[in-house]
Amino acid sequence: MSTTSYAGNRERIVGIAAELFARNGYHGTGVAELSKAAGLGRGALYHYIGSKETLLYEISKTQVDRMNAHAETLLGSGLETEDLLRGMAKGLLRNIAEHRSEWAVFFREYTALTGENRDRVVAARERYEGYWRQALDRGVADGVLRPVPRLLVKGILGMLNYTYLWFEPDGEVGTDELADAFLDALLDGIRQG
Amino acid sequence: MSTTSYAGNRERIVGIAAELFARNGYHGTGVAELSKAAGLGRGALYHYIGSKETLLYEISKTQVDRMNAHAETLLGSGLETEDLLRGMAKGLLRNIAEHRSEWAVFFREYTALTGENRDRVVAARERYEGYWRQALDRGVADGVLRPVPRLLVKGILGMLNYTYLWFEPDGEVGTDELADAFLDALLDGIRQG
DNA sequence: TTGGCCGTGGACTGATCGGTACAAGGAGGC
DNA sequence: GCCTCCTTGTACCGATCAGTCCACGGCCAA
Repeated sequence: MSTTSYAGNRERIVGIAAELFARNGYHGTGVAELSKAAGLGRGALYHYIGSKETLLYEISKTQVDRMNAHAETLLGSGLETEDLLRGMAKGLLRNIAEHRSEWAVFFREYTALTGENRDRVVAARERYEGYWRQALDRGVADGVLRPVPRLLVKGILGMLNYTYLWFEPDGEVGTDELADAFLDALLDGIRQG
Repeated sequence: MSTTSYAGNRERIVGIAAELFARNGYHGTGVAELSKAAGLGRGALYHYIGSKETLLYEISKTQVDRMNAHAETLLGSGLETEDLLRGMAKGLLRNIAEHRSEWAVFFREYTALTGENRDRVVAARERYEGYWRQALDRGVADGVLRPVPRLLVKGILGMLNYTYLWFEPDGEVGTDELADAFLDALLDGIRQG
């Protein structure tokens, strides 16, 4: 069966690792714990993973790569500014909600990466920020947005990223709804009248 | 001299621990590393700290307590809504900028706390969120703000908290300026016209 | 000078760390 | 039946983990 194929097992292990790293931290999770959760001996586990750090790298990189691809698609699709911003926000929140453990690991534990692994994840993260900056710049150029301080990009991303900590996937507010609520506030403000 | 008093040494060690925990993670920092950085043997180190977790607890709790005290003062001072919000934001950003390591530890590593230590830190964090909710509710009651989804509080805090990751204390933008820029966007929106 | 005590370093504990080596198990092709 | 190769568990590596214990040193009071 496919779930016991090499690739399938690998994927399964990455998922388990994401949950454990999210719960107990990267350094706080031992390979023994990992292999037990995967139902494998330590030797068998290492048959699938190159190293513990590889797991961390893959967990982090996969998600941010996905968001970069999503942002590229939207930026290339000729959407009008407001729809572009709302679309990017929805894509991010949806992904975070679907992969909360992975994002928790990404945000909390990327500093545990070393050398090239770390560089690549940081670079990918910066690329994503650049896409948001592009979207805002385009809105300013179009006259849809007023000129806005560059650092606001960080604020917006903070607002969105932080959801990994508290969003409840089965709560009464869905990701699209939440993204719209955030963008309503951001576009038109919360001041009365 | 006072810097070599028991209390002084203790404080010094907490500060060093904050830096190391911020850089290498709580579980990623050994007591050996800690004692070396403090210029003490392991025995001497334990003369000052109860345990490694105590350090983590103190680093985290101190800062959030300080912010709670600050928020309580402002909420009790009869400030008008806009000034209240701007004041709370400035207080938070100032504190984050001044204690970046501590806040990094607080945000990333609080999950490493156990038992009561964790409960207390989580409770303090929730209390702080409650103060922001109060401030917004007051603004809505006054008619200064339009009714706003409850979850926006999380968004605002995300925007502000996230600064621990990127704010440059010696950069060209100061904390007050940044807080105002965030609140400008939040109060009046970034849409043109 | 003596006595007490705080501060200190380092040896030591048992457990766990990430990772490797290797031989046995098991299924499929011939 | 035999051979091969993927998968597996276990034993083992040196290093490090958090924390304890204790004896020595230096300082101060009497």
